[in-house]
Formats: sequence, C-alpha cells, structure tokens
Amino acid sequence: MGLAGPCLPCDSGRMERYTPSLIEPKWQAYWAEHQTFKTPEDPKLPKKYVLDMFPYPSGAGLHVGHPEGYTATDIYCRYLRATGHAVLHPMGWDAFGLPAEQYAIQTGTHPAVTTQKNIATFKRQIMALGLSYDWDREVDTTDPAYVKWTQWIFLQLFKRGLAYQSEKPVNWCPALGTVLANEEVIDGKSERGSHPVVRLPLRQWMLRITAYADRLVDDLKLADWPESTKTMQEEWIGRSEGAEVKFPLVDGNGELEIFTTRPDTLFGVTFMVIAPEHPFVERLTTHAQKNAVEAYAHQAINRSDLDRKAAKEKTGVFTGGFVTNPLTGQPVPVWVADYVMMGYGTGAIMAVPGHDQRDFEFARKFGIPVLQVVSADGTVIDGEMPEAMTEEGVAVNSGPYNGLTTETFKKKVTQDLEASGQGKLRVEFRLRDWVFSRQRYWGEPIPIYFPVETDGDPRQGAAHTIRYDMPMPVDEAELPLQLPELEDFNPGEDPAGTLARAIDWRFFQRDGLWYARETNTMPQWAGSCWYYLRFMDPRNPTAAWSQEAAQRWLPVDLYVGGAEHAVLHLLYARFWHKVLLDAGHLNVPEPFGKLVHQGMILGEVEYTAFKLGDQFLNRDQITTNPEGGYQHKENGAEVLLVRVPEEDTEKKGATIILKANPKITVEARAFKMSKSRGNVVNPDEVILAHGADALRLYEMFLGPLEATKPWSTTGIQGVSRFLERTWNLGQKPVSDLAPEGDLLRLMHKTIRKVGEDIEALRLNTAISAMMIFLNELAKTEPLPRVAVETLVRLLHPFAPHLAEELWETLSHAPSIQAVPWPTYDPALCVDEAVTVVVQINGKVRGRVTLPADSSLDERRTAALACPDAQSHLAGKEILKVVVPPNGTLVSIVVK
RNA sequence: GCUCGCAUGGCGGAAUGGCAGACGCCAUGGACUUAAAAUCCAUUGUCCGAAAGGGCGUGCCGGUUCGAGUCCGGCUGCGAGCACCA
Repeated sequence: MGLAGPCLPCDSGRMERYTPSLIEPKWQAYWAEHQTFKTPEDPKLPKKYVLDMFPYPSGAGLHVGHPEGYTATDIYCRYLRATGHAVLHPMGWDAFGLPAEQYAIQTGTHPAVTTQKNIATFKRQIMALGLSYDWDREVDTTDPAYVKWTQWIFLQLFKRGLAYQSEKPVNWCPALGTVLANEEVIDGKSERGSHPVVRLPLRQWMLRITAYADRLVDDLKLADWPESTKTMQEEWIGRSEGAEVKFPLVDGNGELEIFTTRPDTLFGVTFMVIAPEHPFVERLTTHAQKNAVEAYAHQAINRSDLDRKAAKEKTGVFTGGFVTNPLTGQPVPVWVADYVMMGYGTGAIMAVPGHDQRDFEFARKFGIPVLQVVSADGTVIDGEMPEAMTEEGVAVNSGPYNGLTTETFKKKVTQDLEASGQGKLRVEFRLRDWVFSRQRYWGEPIPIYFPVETDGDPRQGAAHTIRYDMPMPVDEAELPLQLPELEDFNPGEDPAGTLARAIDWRFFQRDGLWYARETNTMPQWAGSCWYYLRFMDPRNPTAAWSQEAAQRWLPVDLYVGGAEHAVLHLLYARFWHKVLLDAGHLNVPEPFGKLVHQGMILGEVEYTAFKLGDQFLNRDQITTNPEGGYQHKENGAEVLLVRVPEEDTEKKGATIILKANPKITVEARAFKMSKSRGNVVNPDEVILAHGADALRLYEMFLGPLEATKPWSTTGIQGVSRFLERTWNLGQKPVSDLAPEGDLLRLMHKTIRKVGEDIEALRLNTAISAMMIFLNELAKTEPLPRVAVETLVRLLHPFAPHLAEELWETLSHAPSIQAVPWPTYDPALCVDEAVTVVVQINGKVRGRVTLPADSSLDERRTAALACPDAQSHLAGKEILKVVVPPNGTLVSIVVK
C-alpha cells in the first residue's frame, strides 16, 4: 500500500490524504505526555466509575472480541469527561492462572516471566487502540504489592470464620494436578482443557459463601443488571423453601430427617431414599440386605460424576429398614439410591412417586406402589397413575387435609408438624461453599501456617506431624507472603500441591518451635474478586484502599464484560464485597451498578455444502450420524461438510446455491473464532490496514453491543470510507457563516441523537446519525465552520485520533477532550414542516405536508380533504377518524 | 427435561403501538480514466405493470386494536445457562 496517493484537487491547493498510521501514534504520544486521561481529583465534579472486566493476558495476544467492550466504555468515558464528570477508568491484568504455569512446566520459563511478556503485548495492543485509561492506576494481580492485599482480604475472611478447612470429597483433576470448584467442572470434565475430574476426599480451604446466600439473592434487586444474568445467579444460588420432616425409625433407633418442598404430598409417600453416603445406611440395613447395600454403596460412592451422569436408569437397593410416616403412622421402606445426593438437604428424601418424576421412575423400576394425593380438579384417577403429576392442585386421599389447595396444605401441614415436633420450615440452597484452594504454583499463597510436631528438623526429613487442625494466620505485618522460587513447576502427584516441595519455604522455626506453611494457593478468581476496589486507590501502601476513595468512587457505575462471567466472577466478587462491607471497609451494599455484557464477535460468514467424494449433495439427501458426522440417507456413506468460497455461490431468492451446480444449496453461517477453524481476526492486522479509529468504529457499528455478530472484512471498508470522507471534509475551506435552515436543524438533531445514544450505549445508531450529518455536510457549500466543528466534536469519542487531528487542522489547540460536549436547542430539533400520513382502513393512501405548529384538527381536516384520500373515500361511508396525540398520521375507517 | 434470550431484504442491522427496511455492506448502471483501482452520481424488499399505480411482505397459527415487527395466547427453529437439587 503506497501512502503517496494522488492529491485530490481543492481550493486551497493540495490536500493530504487520511493516514491513520501517522496521526494515531502522534495522538497516543500526546495523550501519554499530557496525562490527558488522569483521573481528576476535584471533588466538586460528579463522579463516574466505568470499568472493563480486566483480561487474562494470554500468550495469543488480543483478539477482536476484546476491543468491543473496551471501545464501548472508552466512548462512554470520553463523552462523560466532555460533559463535566470526573471519570475513573482503569485497566489491569488478571495475571495468575494455569496457562503461564503449564508453559512453565513445559519449558522451565518462570511463570512471572511469561506473564510479564504477555502483559507487555496486551498493553501495547490496547494502547494502539487509543483507549483512554488512566495508566497510572494499572494493577497486576501477581504484583506482590497487590498480592499483599488479596492475602489481607483472605485473613479478614478467616478471622470472621468464613474461611475454614474441610476434608470433603472434592473435584480432583489428575491431569491438571489440582482441585477444581464445582463451577469449574462441566459434565464431569475440567472447564479448562476438558480433563476428567474424579471425586477424592482432600483437605481443602473453603469459603463460607452459603452464609451470604440470602443476601446474594435478595440484593440482586439493587443491581441494574440484565434480567438473564440475575436469573442465572438466582438459579445458581437456588433458594427453595420447604419443610424438614422427621420420620422415626420403626426400631426406635432415632429419626430420619428429610427435606421436601412438597410436604402436602406426605400422604403419598410409599418409600424413602437415602444417599449412599448417608450416616444411617448402616443403621437401617438389615442383616439380610447387608451385602447388597454395602456393594451398592461402595460402587456408588466411587462412581465419578461422569458415570453418574451417563447412567440414565435409576439404580438402588432396599435396606430392609423401615421408618414411620409421621402423619399416617404407616411404616415406609427405606432404600439407598444414588439419585439422592448427600450434599443437598439432609441427604434423604421421602419419595412420592405419584407426584415426582424421579420417584416415579424409581417406583416403576422396583415395583413400588404409586399413590395419588394431588388432583388438578379434585377427581381421583381409577387404578394406577400412568405418569407422575408434578403440578399443583387439590389434595385427595390425604385424610383431614382433603380438598386443600397445594399452597394452603403446605402451610397448614408445616405448622401442624412444627406443633407436634415432627418437623419445621426449612430453606435450602443449591449453592455450596466455595472450594478455595488449588494445588498449584502460580497463585497467591494462602497466608496460613500450622504447628509442626517433630523431634528434629523437618527440612532434613525428620518425622513430623503437621497440625492442620490448628491453622494460624500470618501476621498482617508480614504480608505479602511471597511464592518461593522453584526450578520445577510440575504439580506432581502430591495433593498437598507444588509448594510442598519447597521445603525451606514451607517449614520455619520460631521461638524454638517448628511450623509449616499452607502449601495450597488461591484460585484465579481471588485477584479478580476485588480489583475494582484496588483501582480506587492503587498505590496505597498502608491499606487495600482508603475510606475516602471508597466514599468517592463506589459503586462502579458501569461494568462491561462477557456473559461467561455471569455467575462465577460476579457472584464471588459480590460475596467478598459483602464480607468487606460487614467488616466496615466499604459503604455500599453492591459493587456494580449497571452491568452490560458485550456480545461475541464471530468469524466471517462461511459457506458450506455437503460433499461425497467429488460429488456435491443436498441437505435432504443427508442424515446426521450418532458421532455428530453426516452420512448419505440411502447408502450410508460418510459425507463431509466442506467450505465453499463465497465467489462460487449465488443467491437465488431465499436460498444460496452453487454457481457451478444450481441444484445444490449452500448453507451460510458464522462460527465462533478459533485457532483450529482458522477464522481468528487479529486486531494488529486490522489496525495496520485501516487504523485503530476504523476498527473502533466498525466494531461499534456492527450492531447492538449486546448482540452476537459476525465479522465482515468488507463491512469495515464502509466505516473506513466514512472516516476518509470526514477527513476530506476537514481539509476543505470553511466559512464563518452560521448554519441555517434544514442544516441547522439536522445539526441540533444530531447532537441530541448522538448524546442520547451514547448514554444508552446505542453506539451503532449514534454512528449512523453522524453518517447522515456528514452526507449532508458533504453537499453543503459554503461549509459552515460551526457545523464541521460540531461533527468533529461528536465524532471525538468514537474516532479520537481523527478528531484530535481535525480539531488541530481547524486551528484549535489540543486536546479536544478538554472541549465541552456540544449542546442542542430542543426547539431546533423539530422540522418546520410535518408529513401527515393518511391511512384508510389501515393502508397508507396519501400524505399531506403541514406546518409543524398545525393543530390536530387542522391535520384531520387536511387529511380528509387531500386528493389521494378523496379518491379512496368516494362512495364510502366514514365510520371513524383517529388522530393520535403525536399527530403524525390520520387513520380513517370506512365501509 | 427446566429456565432465559433471539427470529426483519442477498448480508450487518434501524424502527416511544403510528410511513417497515434508517445507516452501512454487497450488487447493478453511469461519470471520471488510455485502462484499472480509488472517488463521485443513481438504482436497489418482492410480485404484476411500458408507466401511472396496485398486490404481497418482519419464522408459523390465532387474538387485542382505527392501526401490530412491536402487545397477548399457542407453535417451530436457533442460541445460551442449568440439569437426578427432593
């Protein structure tokens, strides 16, 4: 690409060509030198805290998905600064994590080295986009000065009894050499890398997030979040209200407690189920059933989640034991089955096969009776129930409770059970406590140590016992507790973790006694749980943040990031926030106000067709096979889905066909960008070809911020052309004559539209409004200076480099960021004339043009009188004439 | 299976219950050029028609309304989340 293109003729002689590669670095250097985006200290300015979810700096560098959210917030921030706000807009790095460590295991490069290299790449790429971050506030979660306060927060949790150890079975991933949170396990495999995960009892640090379950649900109403995200969190927490009911063992040896949300079906209980891990298994099992129950329980407990999921059929064994139904006094058999889990409720259920799908399946399989106790309309089904009726209704076959609705029954029976001491109201949560330890190297060390009982020096291999039951917090003055240097980062097979091998770091002596440090590290979520707090006061050496900073900046006003964090990160951060609020370090209940998830940017649309050998086939000749592939319907031969170049296709009505073979239809679809697919778009290359302003503008113009949308190489040329045309306009001589008439009105309308759209993050329509304004200005001669300057000022948040350059060209001193946002006159935002649409029986039949100040009656009269209407009204009877209050149309109903 | 979201030209999309398709891409024609690229101008939902004009049209079926892409009910398809949670 040659830069010395032909000069366009113009009145002032030679015109320079729009060259982003020259002006973009120029202004980036200017902003850095003049600290244009430094967060203002002035407390009189209204504050706005605008936050992007900070990235994990991967080795692959930025992809085009990153600039989407970052550009949107950047536009918003530049607009807010121009409208007189003090804006806090920081960026940082979520830099602990597995990839750097995996790389270290393979190559021996220290993760800190890899991390710093990746951060440098990310920062260079983000800088090249011209984003207006206050780089003085940059944070890095792996920086000891940051780790110090992450550990400090852990100690606050520990001191409040919210961090504890547990020996429960956890998700151990042998391939990764670590334990994973429930949230990181998907279908029995690790979220990262899809490695198998097994259940293994290990000592773990847990965070008592369940203690905050109620508030985490209730306070969602304070957050201005997408409903879908709130729903996901609500469901993740999964609060359900029901009853705890006690079923006495028939042999008098205690009571079996169960949790149910349907105490109204107590009369329909025909069996009980307890989890294989339930402590009552032994007590309930009769001698005759002992072998069968033990075999089943042993097998079920060792079954991985993957196996449990794969099994579709219900399994279980009768214990031989019975309990008594507290309402009917009838004996009920107790079974062991793995469809009941120890981790939820009491690990035991009352089974009501008539009104629960799972119980129904179980009863069917093992020939257990099914009773009807709820009916939609009060009638009782004759004979066996054909399927479980899970809806609410009216009680039947329920003794004194017959005829009650489900809701009333629940309330009444819960009260009755409570009065007789046989049960009570109980609220259960799906949410479990958070497994907070990882057996890896590249994470924050957990600042805890334990006494060691030993006769010698444990570093020399002396026999010793670590008293894990006596955890002691590291003194706050000793923070940060830094990672030891290691040669080999391989986690190995010791579930105590990589750090267990750093003997000299692990064991230390104090006052003659030996102690051992915790060798687990924190999960990657830890750093991101509170980075928004550190940004408020990032260099504070004596506190994680100051009270004044918290008063000034919280809550985050706008938070933009991917929907993939809807549950994990956003729930964990809210939990820590509430703990810190309770500890008196914060003053607002929720960290994030408005939350927006940017949509994914897919790869370019791909055209595909089915091919067997060198023969193309149509969709209707193909079926999918169980492995997810395709095969020929008749002969079963394997068929491939192949990519077809776009130029070989042709559109024919609603379908796309092959040019060479019009009988073959082609499917068009965009796919998620991925290395393996080879459809990843690299921002560096886009900037090289079109400039950062074009990339920014294009990503915003693509569609609504929240939508998933495909990348298009030709599409970016449209916005590139717009920028060039704006540039060319800026090179033209301008007149000091004020704009007037329609141009003046369009200018005011555009100011209003762009401002309103930025505030609502409708950036695509804001750009389209500026395009319309430009198209009009390009036709205007002489060109009013005020109009060109207005366009440049409006464009500035979107294409800041171009705007700065044009602002200078228009003989102004930099920077345009210091120039207040243009204002509009509402009186000039309406047209002088209105076009009133004449509708007859719902069809548009004509238009009349009237002055903007005409009354509704005048419009009605003019519409009825217009020739187009008359020709459709001739010989018809007018039944009704409707003029809506905005007066844009007159609707006539005739017969 | 449950929960949530989405569905508009050849494509990305626009439209407080009020002119469907703004803006952009693509495509076609023209101007400029020796030529091409770039640029500029015009056309561009679809069908009938020489035109004037008219019919149809926002996934499908129905409803509310003077008026529905928009609201309500029922489907279908696609996407996301959850998934034996008692």
